[in-house]
Amino acid sequence: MVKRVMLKGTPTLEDVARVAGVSRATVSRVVNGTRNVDPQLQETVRDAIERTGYTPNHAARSLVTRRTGTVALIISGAGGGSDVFVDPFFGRVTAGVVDFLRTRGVHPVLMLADTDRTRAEVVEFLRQGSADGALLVTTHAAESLPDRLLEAGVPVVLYARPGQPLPVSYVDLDHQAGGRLAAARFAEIGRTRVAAISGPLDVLASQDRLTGFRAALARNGFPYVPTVEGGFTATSGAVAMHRLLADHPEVDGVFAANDLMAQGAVDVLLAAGKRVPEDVAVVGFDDSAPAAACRPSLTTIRQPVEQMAAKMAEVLLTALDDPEERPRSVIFEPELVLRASA
Amino acid sequence: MVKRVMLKGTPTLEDVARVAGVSRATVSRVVNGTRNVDPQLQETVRDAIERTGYTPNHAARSLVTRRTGTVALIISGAGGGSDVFVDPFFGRVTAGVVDFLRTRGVHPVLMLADTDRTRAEVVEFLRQGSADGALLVTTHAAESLPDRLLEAGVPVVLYARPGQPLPVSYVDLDHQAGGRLAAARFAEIGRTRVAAISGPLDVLASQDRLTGFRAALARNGFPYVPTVEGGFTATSGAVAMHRLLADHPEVDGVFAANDLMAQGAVDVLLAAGKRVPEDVAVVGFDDSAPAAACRPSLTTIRQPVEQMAAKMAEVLLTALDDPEERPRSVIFEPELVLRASA
DNA sequence: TTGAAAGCGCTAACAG
DNA sequence: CTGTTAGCGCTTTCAA
Repeated sequence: MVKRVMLKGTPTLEDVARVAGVSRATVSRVVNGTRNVDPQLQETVRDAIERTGYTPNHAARSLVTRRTGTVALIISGAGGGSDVFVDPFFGRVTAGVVDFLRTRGVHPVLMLADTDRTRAEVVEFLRQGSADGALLVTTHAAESLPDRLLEAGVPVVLYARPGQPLPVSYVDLDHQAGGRLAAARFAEIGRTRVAAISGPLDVLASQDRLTGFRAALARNGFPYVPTVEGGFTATSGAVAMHRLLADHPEVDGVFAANDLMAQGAVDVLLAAGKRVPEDVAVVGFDDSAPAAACRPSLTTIRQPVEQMAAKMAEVLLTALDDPEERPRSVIFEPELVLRASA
Repeated sequence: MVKRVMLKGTPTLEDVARVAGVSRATVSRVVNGTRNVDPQLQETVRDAIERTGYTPNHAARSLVTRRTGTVALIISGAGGGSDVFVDPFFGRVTAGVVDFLRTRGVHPVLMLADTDRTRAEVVEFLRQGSADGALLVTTHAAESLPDRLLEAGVPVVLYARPGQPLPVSYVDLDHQAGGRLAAARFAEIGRTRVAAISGPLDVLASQDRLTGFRAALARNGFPYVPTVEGGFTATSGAVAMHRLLADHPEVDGVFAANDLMAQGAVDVLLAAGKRVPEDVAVVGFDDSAPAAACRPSLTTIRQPVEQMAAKMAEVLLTALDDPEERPRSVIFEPELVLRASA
């Protein structure tokens, strides 16, 4: 057991230095493992650290190093509000980011940017140096944050390419390829009257998924795909399916731009007395929890969200280490996951 | 349009003061709105701030104020790992916390504490003063963090009461009352051969739900409730249901300790040719997304997670404002939500 | 009401 | 290899 030293407030470098009989600089060196310090002295210092119960003060340290060890994880949800977390997508992004960062000693601070006011707060937060950089998960093509953050000189990496061409790093999925995979699956099982439930069309990913899907069908000789726009929620998927069923009762295949909407669509189909997949095949997108839980389970297009999120974090940390580095883009490939619905 | 002033690095108080022709102290005062400052001067200073594009440096400020404006949101997941986020529970907690904090200008930094190492890091993080306090979401009764945090003098509020009596604030649900509500529902619909799928029994909430459920049944004259322990996942619910069905084929009611397990149980029942709720009624717990999405939709016991999480944040902020305040506990009441499964 | 000055606790040249 | 010495940018007595 070590003898504890008692002092008035929380112990500082100064205190440790005094107890160890060395200078603050030396203590700082052993704490940070920089430079060479006499092994003997190191021992003394470590001992003093333990005896005083010293912990470096984060604010003081980052005042001089200009590093905080945290990054902002900004979620610029569509509808906005904190209910974005009901969408499994954001949970997966968070998981991927946290998982990568935790081993690097970096911590994410969570921010929601859904209004002009909160967006301004986010920019202010970063300008204050409260975080070293930003991970921006935004769906809307018209999002202003990438631009503003860039202008403020904040290192930033996006999930999804920006609406406007911008010299910024991002990770993304080849959404068009995803749409093509869905189309190919319908072709494979001989569906000829397919329809689509798209995501919000101000979301680039939605546009791309639909574009890829349509293009592939066109190539197969089907020029027209009845489409209803949804809002990425199960309810919106159900509503869309109703519309589709009313306007095109002969439909035998439905591509929904995410699993939640696919789930809503399946419900409506079943309720309408259709069998899935026998009468109507359904393909979802994302391969998130509801896809496997849905009955029948969903055939879907897998988006490796966690890996993409981790990559996003990795790219940011790299950029922080080397500010001169040029923007990078990393595009992931989607994958068809076969289950029961198609 | 204001004339912009150009300087070498990021503008500091000093710069603003020089441009405005006042002292740093005065600028600080108008920035923080403290003390009385001549309205005229205020104008001048504000102008200078805008012209310089000044933003207060967060590290410098918190070095002297000893406040960071962030709190740690610590998730001490059962199995551990970042896959805790697949459980809708944690997403809901996060949503509730973020939603409350955002309007108070406080930001949560997300931390996972699943190993000894990460637990130590969490303590270190707080001791460094990287955050003003901690919100700890822990399920395990044996969690050591509350104790260690308390010992380190970190303001902390728990979600769920601590395993050991501790002078610490927490919010919780009356889980036993939840178990009783489930029992009452089975009584109401005349089920006499009910079983339970409990959560992990090292989780207090699991114990309580089961205790309440059993006690209520005992009061109704049913002394024995076949029980299988699950792990809060859909798969574990399915496995448990299999066991229950094998050992007690006559079962006509199942209480699952969360919705995910209830969902797994329903799947198995349906696959076994049972009708739900006609042959076997199922009651879940939590009222999270899968409850409504499940087919048949789940009758469940609602836990107002978002509100509880918000309350937890509120209690912490109050404690931060008044360090002398004594620990508080806030207990929420569960509620029966009637859907199709029971 | 305003300014001068003393730190907050730490790192990083720069000497020695 | 170690100590001395400047600050980092801000808030806050204390005088004026």
